[in-house]
Amino acid sequence: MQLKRADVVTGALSLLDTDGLDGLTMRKLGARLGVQAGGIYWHFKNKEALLGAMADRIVGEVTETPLTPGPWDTQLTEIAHRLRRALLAHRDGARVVAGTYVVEPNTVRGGHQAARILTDAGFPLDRAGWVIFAAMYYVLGHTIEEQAQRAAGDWEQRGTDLADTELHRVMDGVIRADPEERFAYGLELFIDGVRLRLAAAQADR
Amino acid sequence: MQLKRADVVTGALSLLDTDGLDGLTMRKLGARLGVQAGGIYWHFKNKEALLGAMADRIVGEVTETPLTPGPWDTQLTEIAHRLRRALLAHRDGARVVAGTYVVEPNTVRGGHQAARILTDAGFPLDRAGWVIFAAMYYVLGHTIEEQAQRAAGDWEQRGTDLADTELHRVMDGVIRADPEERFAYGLELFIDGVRLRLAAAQADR
DNA sequence: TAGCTCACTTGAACATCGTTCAGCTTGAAC
DNA sequence: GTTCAAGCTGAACGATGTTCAAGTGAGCTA
Repeated sequence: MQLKRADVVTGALSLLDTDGLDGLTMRKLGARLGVQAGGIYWHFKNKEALLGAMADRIVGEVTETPLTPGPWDTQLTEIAHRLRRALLAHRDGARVVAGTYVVEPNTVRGGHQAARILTDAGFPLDRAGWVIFAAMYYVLGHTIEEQAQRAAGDWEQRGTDLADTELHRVMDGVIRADPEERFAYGLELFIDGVRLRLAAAQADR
Repeated sequence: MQLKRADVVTGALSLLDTDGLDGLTMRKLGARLGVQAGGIYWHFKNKEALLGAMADRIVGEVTETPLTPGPWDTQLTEIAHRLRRALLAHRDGARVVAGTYVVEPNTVRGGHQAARILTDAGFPLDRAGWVIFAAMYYVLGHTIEEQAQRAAGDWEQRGTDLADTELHRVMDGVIRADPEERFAYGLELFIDGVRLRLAAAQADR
């Protein structure tokens, strides 16, 4: 049984989960697939292309199951949470997706679907795209850092010399908070802003 | 004249500007500094530590000149714009900073300064940190993509098969827009959300 | 069944990368 | 003028992404 393009992506994601993005080498991937490293290049032009396909697979999870009908704000919130979960589903998933960004089919499709929710709610078409991309930046940034819990350890060992200062309390409040709650909070800030603009736009006509 | 730690950072940033993050190798940096590659390891434990120092230097630009006094929202907006400009000031600057994230002294200092603006305005301390980090994610995400104009080219060559569709108009509106205007728009959405929360918090007492 | 074709894989090589380290140099302190 | 450590050399090591001529083997055709 020979390898198919999709099999390579599946194997790469499995290797990503066990070894992380830095441990994802062509030789190790080849070994997992029962193939020499060079053989992968028949399926993908280079590693970047493979990472792009992996990113697309990860993001594809978001648009897989249809959204439950409802008002635009809960739908948008749901999409954002789905994206976060999809990124968290694989080790270093956020970094993989952020490294390639846009243009992969599933990213474009998801972005379009999200933009449509806004335009259906009466949001102007051109600004809808801006909103969606801005939200995507937030989700990616938040999840990248969420997956680099390394920061927490770094902070611990520095916290000693300024314990009980205001700075220390602020940083602690960020690092020790429940990531999901923190994520939801920032997202709501954003959506509140959108709601304001939407109300203003509807008042204009 | 021997090298100082700061000289290495300066040389590395200069090499970053000409060759980009992928072209930033220890050997090339050594050549620019008139030193063998191995010599750099006397000043920095490894490349990651050097990148951390570079990130700190880049971010340091933000807190260099004091903020003009004024209401919290214009001050926060100013900080965000300063951060974006600081990241844009060096090629791949956003990627460098995003790769190390937090904990560098200047990042912590800047984050604290920004949080202070919020608490002075009456925002609760613990949520202030959340807001600042959320905003930072947005700025970093936006600027990373801004510096990867590659996306624009990729989109061009794919746009042909779906010209004049709604999807195409949305993506075009994002990619062809003035980056600064788009950045300011997303930032305002966010700050509007903060304003709402602040008003609610003040109504509570 | 024999042969052919082409999708797929091998195996070895190449350039380049980050990193290490024993030893050399050099500037300043005594 | 000696000492000594900070700063650097030069060569090596292992690992990485990538290339490519040569091999392999299913599955179609005659």
